[in-house]
Amino acid sequence: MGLPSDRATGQTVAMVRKSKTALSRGPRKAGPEATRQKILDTAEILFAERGFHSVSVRDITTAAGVDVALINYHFGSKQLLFETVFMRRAEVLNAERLRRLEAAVQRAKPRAPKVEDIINAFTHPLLDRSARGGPGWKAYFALIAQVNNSTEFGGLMMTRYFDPVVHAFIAALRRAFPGCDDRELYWSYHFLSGALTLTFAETGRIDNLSQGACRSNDLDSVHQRLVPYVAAGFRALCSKPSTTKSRKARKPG
Amino acid sequence: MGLPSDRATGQTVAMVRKSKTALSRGPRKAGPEATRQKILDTAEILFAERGFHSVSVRDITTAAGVDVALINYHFGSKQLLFETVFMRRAEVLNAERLRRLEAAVQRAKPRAPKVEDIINAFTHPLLDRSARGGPGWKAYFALIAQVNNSTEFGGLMMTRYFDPVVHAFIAALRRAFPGCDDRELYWSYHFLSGALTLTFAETGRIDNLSQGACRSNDLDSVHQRLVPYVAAGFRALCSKPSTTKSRKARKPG
DNA sequence: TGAATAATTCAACGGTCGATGAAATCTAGT
DNA sequence: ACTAGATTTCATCGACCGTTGAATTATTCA
Repeated sequence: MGLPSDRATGQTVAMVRKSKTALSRGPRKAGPEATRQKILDTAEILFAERGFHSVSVRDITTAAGVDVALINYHFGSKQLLFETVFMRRAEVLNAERLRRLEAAVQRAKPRAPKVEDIINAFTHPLLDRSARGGPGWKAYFALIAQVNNSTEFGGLMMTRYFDPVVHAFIAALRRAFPGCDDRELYWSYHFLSGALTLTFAETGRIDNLSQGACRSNDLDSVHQRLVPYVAAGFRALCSKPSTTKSRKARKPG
Repeated sequence: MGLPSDRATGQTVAMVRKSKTALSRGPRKAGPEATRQKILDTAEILFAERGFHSVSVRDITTAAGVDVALINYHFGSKQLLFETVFMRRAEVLNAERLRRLEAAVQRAKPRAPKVEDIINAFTHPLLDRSARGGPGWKAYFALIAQVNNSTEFGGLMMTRYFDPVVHAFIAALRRAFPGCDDRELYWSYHFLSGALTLTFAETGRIDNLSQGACRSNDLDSVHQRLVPYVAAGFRALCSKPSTTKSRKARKPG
């Protein structure tokens, strides 16, 4: 079930200026591509551990064992390095999520898939890699957790890279809950997103709270519970009420 | 339903060194306590907007209209200022949450309160203040959202200041789900915490996603849905199964 | 092999960071 | 009013920030 190492795409700033070498030849010795990857891997971990602003370019280059100037040479700036880290793994994730969603749809035809299956297609590609994809993937999701709960520039990248696949899932859920008001679907997704995001962070807070009964890094246990929990939440909000009951009348508090 | 302004407690570093004036006299003109509060209010907003590391002490003192040295004079350091901001509003929150929980327990006696009532006692004091407590409270919860999803030093303060009240709620939920495995309760709380936390952040991402159908800052709408959503999730995980069904057999993915 | 270009190294730029010691101002108690 | 202490101001410290131009080395291609 384990996943192999990363597959990196993306363009070097140096490549854009003039490219001829790195792409056209095989991985001979070490080369600039190795440097690029080493910087990306190191930055990914440090950004995930301490956040964008509390990691300096010298922290990264020192840990990676390369010169300070190479970040600006290969990526243009610290911020562009961050964006490269962010998008590097996004595509492969989105591809598998959509593939799994499509598979669930085909499997259930001509009916709509079960809510659990839709949610699982959405969460499994992420949680499985965080659990078994190696430290790079683990760091990446910790990064996502930080970005998702902030209003900083990273948030724009969340929408840019992940919203399309979210729309696909909302569409599938809409078919699973015919007649449901869209707002119920969106808010239900919002809660799912929050629960999933906090899981990625692996803060260890639940470990203390439960005195060891739960472990933040046991993502299989979390996933096993997240799916039915969220599915029940979706059904509570999105199931078409048989009678027109006034939802607005019930105010909490 | 609106809430009055903050009530601030906490000790000035200067007070600790030698205190005589500020505490014993009434609010004469402006005084050092006004300076302290102005710094706290400003720091709260800036930290919430941009995070701890991307806000400088000069950003804070400039925005507050005071000298740079006053942060170190009144709070000792930038980090201690942050901790003061963090704990300033924690006590009043915890007090009301426990009060509401106790009220729900008394109301339901001799039975356990409904899950919805327990969850509401947990969430309402927070969401109500974020919605109607003024910009200070709003900023505070945005700060909580950042801290809760990171492993930085702020995380320790989360456990220190909020875990006691969480334990009280877990205990109440345990009585509502007799025979339930504790791990189900803790993970269910974990999902609640994530959903609540992302709501505080008010990233506006759901606004884009839903093309305006949902608004991040409409916290009443969120709350109205959060409670039944989470209650359904709790019931899905924590309701005592009538037969001993092997939960471990069902693996997602 | 020699010329051209890519990649890396080195040194340094101007700015900003958090923090602090000393001086100045204000306030409280007598 | 005088003094002691609390508060504020001011100037500045050393350290680190992201970035860059120039020099150097490595690689590619004719």
